[in-house]
Amino acid sequence: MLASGSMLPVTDTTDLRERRRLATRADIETAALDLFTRQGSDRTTVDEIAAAAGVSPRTFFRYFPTKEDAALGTNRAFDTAIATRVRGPVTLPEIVDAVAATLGEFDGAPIDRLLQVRCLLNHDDNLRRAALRMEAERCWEVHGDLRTRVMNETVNVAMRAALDEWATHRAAGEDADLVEIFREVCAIQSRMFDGFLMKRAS
Amino acid sequence: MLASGSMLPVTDTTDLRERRRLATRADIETAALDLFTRQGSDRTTVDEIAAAAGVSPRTFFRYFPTKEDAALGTNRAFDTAIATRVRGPVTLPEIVDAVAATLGEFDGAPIDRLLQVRCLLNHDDNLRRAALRMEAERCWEVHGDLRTRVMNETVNVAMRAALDEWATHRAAGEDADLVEIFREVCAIQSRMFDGFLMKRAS
DNA sequence: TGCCAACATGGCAGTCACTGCCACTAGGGT
DNA sequence: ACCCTAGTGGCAGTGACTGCCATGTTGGCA
Repeated sequence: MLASGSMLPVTDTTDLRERRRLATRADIETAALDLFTRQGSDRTTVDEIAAAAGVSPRTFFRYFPTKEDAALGTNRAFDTAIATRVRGPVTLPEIVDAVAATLGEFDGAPIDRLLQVRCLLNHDDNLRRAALRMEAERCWEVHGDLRTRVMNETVNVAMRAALDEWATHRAAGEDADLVEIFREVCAIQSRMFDGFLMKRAS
Repeated sequence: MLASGSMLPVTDTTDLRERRRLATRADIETAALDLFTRQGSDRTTVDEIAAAAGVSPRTFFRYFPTKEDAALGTNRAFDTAIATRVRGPVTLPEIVDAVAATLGEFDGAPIDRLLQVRCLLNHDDNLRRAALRMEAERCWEVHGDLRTRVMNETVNVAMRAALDEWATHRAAGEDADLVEIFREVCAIQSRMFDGFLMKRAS
């Protein structure tokens, strides 16, 4: 056979084995998402997901630490994508831009899947808990100073609320722009603090 | 024996059976807190807690839905106490006052236990996840409009950060005032939004 | 005082998430 | 043709949590 790697066109950037791994991973994710959508995550067992994906239950756990994680890949990818764009201390408008840019690079199939996941999250309590846990763990890992942490989590609240609102509207068939909604949510937060600092100066 | 109830002085406001229930509940909570502090929540089994509290494992689950919940009673009580003081739309300074008032009524043994729990939370990842879950569920139950929800969760972020900071300082032997810290955290949030609304008007 | 109903608990068996271990197979490099 | 390793499956085990039933305990009431 041909030596893979350097001379082949960069179709998928990975060697054969890795491509298989990614494929199985995707299979499991799809199966989980499908089953969760139909029966809810708490009515679905790992054995079912594994069977639907054509792997053994043991293998399932080699790809995902918990059954909930199997459905949250896209969600995690989105968070990560935003996080990598927001490094160090930044202003709120910069974050809004980062969200917009990230949304742009997710356009197409990924955005559909993200929508699907977020819709699921709005109805599936168990899954929502898991998503919250992932989010919290990410925040906890950062371990910066108080200011960094508070800013991080405050933005997270806005992002989560915006995603939920966005998913709700889209699920109802309406049109909705995530960036616009995110801006609105930030505005709500902003109004909370109107005059809060002034008061102490006077 | 005497007929309990109407003619007795209102020592504890409850009948005998309820008092026993509360006692067992307290026993379990104490046992859980103790074991978690010493070995961490993930190294502690329900059977251990139950044995330490002098009840059967089956009974344990009649009092608490998960083993983590057993240690979070005080934490929950504190949140509930604040929440009952903050009804309907309120301003941030009013919330600060509510926190101060709640802290006042927790003075003494309850505040020590709250401190113990929050210190635990800073080191025990598993327990922290559970606390986050409880918090999230409370938010999710409210189900108000977007604005209510965002405000709720934004304040929650501040409260949680303040509690962690407070616990960290107190654990290090330093003195720290929760209300003061909470105010600082709000100030951090406030500064995030400085000029955010202005920009769009100009 | 004695009986009954409701409550509180314990024990048991079962489900399910998740893990460690070992054995097997299939690719890929030499 | 040979090994070597990554990927997989199976199996047994732990531990959280639940439903069911049997037992003891308590409070009310005749």
